[in-house]
Amino acid sequence: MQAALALIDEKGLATFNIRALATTLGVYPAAIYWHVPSRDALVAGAIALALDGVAAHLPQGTWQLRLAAVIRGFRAALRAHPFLAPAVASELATNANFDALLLDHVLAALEDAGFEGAALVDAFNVVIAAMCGFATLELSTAPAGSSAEWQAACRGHIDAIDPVRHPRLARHVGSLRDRAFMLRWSNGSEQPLDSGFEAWVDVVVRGLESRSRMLRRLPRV
Amino acid sequence: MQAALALIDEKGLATFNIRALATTLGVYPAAIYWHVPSRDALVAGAIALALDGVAAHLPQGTWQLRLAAVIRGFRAALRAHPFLAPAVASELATNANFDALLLDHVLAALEDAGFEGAALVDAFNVVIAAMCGFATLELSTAPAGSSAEWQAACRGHIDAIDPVRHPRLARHVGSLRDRAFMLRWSNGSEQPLDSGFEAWVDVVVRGLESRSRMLRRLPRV
DNA sequence: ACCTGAACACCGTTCAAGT
DNA sequence: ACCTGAACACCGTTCAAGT
Repeated sequence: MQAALALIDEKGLATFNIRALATTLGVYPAAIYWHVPSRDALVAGAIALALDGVAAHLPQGTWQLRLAAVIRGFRAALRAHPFLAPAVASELATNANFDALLLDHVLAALEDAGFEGAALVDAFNVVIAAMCGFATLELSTAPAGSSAEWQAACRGHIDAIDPVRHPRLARHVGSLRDRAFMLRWSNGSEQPLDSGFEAWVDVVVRGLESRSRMLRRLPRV
Repeated sequence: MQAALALIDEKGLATFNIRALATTLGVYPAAIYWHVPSRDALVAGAIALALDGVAAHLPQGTWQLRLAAVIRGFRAALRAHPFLAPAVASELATNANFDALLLDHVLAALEDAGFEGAALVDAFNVVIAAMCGFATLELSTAPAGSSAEWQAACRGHIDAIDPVRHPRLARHVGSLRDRAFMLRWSNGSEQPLDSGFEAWVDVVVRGLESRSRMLRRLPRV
C-alpha cells in the first residue's frame, strides 16, 4: 500500500499500474494478486493510508473550532497526496473503510451544537460533504492531455466571455481568472484557493450555527 | 456525444468504451477519432450535455432562493445521469466548458447578497463547491466489483463499531446506517439523501447570509 | 504461503489505405 | 471529408507450475 501510494503521488492515478508497482517491489505483476484482490483495492488502501491520522490530532475547544479543524485537517491530508483527490470523491461516498474516530468526533461536535435525531443525521451528512467537497474539487487534476494547448484553450474560452450576454461574469472575470472553480486552468496544488477555503469553513460553521438555532425554536417533528 | 451519454447512463463510466460506442454508431472504432480526440473528450462532452440547461430555468426571487435553485438544479441534472458523478468532480474543477449563464446567475445573486471584491471571489468558490460537492458525493458509485459481498463487508464493518472507543458513533449508528456518507452501501440513486441535501442548501445559504453581514460590519482590507 | 512465467482478454489509439 | 481494416502498445487479471 505504501509503495502504491508513493507511485500515485509521483506519477498520478491514471498512470499508476500494477506492472509498475510490481517492478518497484521487485516481483512479478501476478505476485501482487496474492496480497490484494484488484487495482481498485490498492487505490482504496492508498487513500486509507493518506487520510490516516486526520483524526489523530484534533484540538479541544468549541464545537465550531473542532468542526473547522476536521475540515481543515482533511484538506491538509489530501494536499499531501493531491493525485488521490478524484478517487477520494468516488471512494469515500460509500465506503466501509471509514475512520471511526473521525466520525465520532464529528458527532460529538454536532451534539454540542444542539443537533439530535433526524436533524443530527442531516447535519452529519452536511459536515462530511463539506469536508470532502471543497478539497476534492480544489485538488482534482486536469485531464492527462498536453497541458500547454489545453491551458490556451481554457484561457481563450474565458477571454471570449460576452459582456452583453454575461455582464457580471465579464465584469469580474479579471479577479476570477485562474482563481475560481470552472474558470481556472491551474489546479489546487499549484494555485491553492486558500482564502476561498477559509470562506468555505466560515460559511459551513455559520450555517450550522444558524440552522441549529432555527431548529431549536421550532416544535420537533 | 448523445450516444456516448446514453451508453454511460446505461452501463456506467468504467465499462463505457470506444469500441462499444462505435458499434452502436455502426462504424469502426477508428472512425470516432475523426470527430473526437480521445475518450476523455467524449466523457467531457457527455458531461456538458448532461449539465446543459441547468441555467435555463432559474427562478426570480431573493438571492437566497436563486442560489438554492442553482444548487438544487445541478443536483437534479446529475441525478438524471448518476454515472457521470465521479467524472464531474474531476472534470468541473478546472474546465473551459463552463456554462457562462449559470456563473453569471451565481455572481448576480452574490452581488445582491452584498459580496464584492475579494470576498466575492471567495463566495463564488463557496457556491460552486456547494453546488458540486454534495451531489457528486451523494451520487458517486460503488466500486465495480461484486456488490453482494462488498455490501456484506460494509455492513460488517459498520456493525463492528466499538461502543467503548466510539460511543457516539455506536449510539447513533442505527439512524446513520446506510443513510449517511461513509456509513452507507447504497448509492444516491437507490437511496437519495434528500433531507440531508435540503439541510445542505439551508446551511450554505444561512452561512452566506451570516458571512455577508459579518463582512459588511468590518472595515475593508 | 508466496512467487514465477506465461498467457488471455480487453481497450485506447494510430495509420496507411480506401472512397 | 470521412471511414475501413488492421495492427500496436499497454494493462488488468488468471492460472498452472514452481519452491
